[in-house]
Amino acid sequence: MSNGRLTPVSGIVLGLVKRDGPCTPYDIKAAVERSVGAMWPFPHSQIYSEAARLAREGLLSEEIEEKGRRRKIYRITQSGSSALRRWLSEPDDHPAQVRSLGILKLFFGAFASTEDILRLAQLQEKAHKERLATARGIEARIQGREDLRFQLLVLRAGIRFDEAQARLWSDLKDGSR
Amino acid sequence: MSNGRLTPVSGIVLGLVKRDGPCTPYDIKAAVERSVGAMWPFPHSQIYSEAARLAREGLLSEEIEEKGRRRKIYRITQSGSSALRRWLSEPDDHPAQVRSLGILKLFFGAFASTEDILRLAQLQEKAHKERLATARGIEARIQGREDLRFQLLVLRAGIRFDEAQARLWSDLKDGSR
DNA sequence: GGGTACATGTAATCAGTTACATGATTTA
DNA sequence: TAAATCATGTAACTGATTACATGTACCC
Repeated sequence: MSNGRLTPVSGIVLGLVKRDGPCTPYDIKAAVERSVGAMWPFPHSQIYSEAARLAREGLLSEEIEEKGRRRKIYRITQSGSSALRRWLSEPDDHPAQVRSLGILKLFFGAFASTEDILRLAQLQEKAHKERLATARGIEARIQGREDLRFQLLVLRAGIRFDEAQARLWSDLKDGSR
Repeated sequence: MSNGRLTPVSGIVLGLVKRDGPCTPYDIKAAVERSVGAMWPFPHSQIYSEAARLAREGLLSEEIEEKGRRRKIYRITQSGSSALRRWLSEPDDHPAQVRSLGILKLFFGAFASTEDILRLAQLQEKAHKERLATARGIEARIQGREDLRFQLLVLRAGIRFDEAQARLWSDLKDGSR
């Protein structure tokens, strides 16, 4: 907004442009998918509006390609960098939320049929195992890279989470026999 | 919405009214706090608008107290019950999201100062340990209750999650010495 | 009877989603 | 050159948040 506060999505966009250098919206979209997309997904349309907003506030600079498709290229500005640093330094005492429609529905499992629960468990286990597979692939690629130390930490936390989730749904299936 | 689909918050409100019987908005608010509030928080104002919406669509019935403060009392209707069942039976193949500003900022830790990270770790560890304490209290109260079997499952998943998070932040503090 | 916590709501705003639309590149 | 995929955006809508406002009950 026109005041100084950054939303989580602002932080993500700003942070990724800072990390990756000059970016088109599409580059940002791809970077989101490869990084925080699993924990904080949002539609690509928001990248366009968010980047435009950040540019309006002077946190990103916007350059338009001369030739070809005249895409917009964003760079982080001085004031963008300090806004990012300020955002990162704001303390957060709210614990993490686990947003899962699956778990929400499991909570109300008493009102659902056993078949529905089992199907849910099936799908959820599969989804978490798939995400695990890609995360482990990324882990193999980036481990040891000291410059990506924090990204690796977050990735590994996600891996442990997906393992726990996959186990939860798998146990649920076994338990109902 | 005027079409039939339920948002997560619709499902929560409908499910809790189904579970607890006739409710005022405040009762619902309290029930959310004691149940899914940790994983799917939302402001109390939304309960008023959501319940009104569900009543407009005939999924809840709305009665106004005759005496005293003329509060609204909601009950689930036949069609509310079947909408809930339908919602529960819709398959969900999207894996859970971990929405945490703390982890998000940790991801960009390379652009923050060590002190900021340590303070963040401190606050996050504390927040998760507090939530753990209340969750364990609830666990002690409801374990063994066969009618709350699913709620207990979800609660325990949450406990394991908070343990993992507390450990993550605690390790981070140790690791940086 | 005055303060404090509990309880109930409304209004305005905005972030985020959905749906649509189309241009540019690659590949078969 | 047609199809498919990659890339780029806009418009409309609405769920969700913030901020405000006030009423009621209890307790000191």
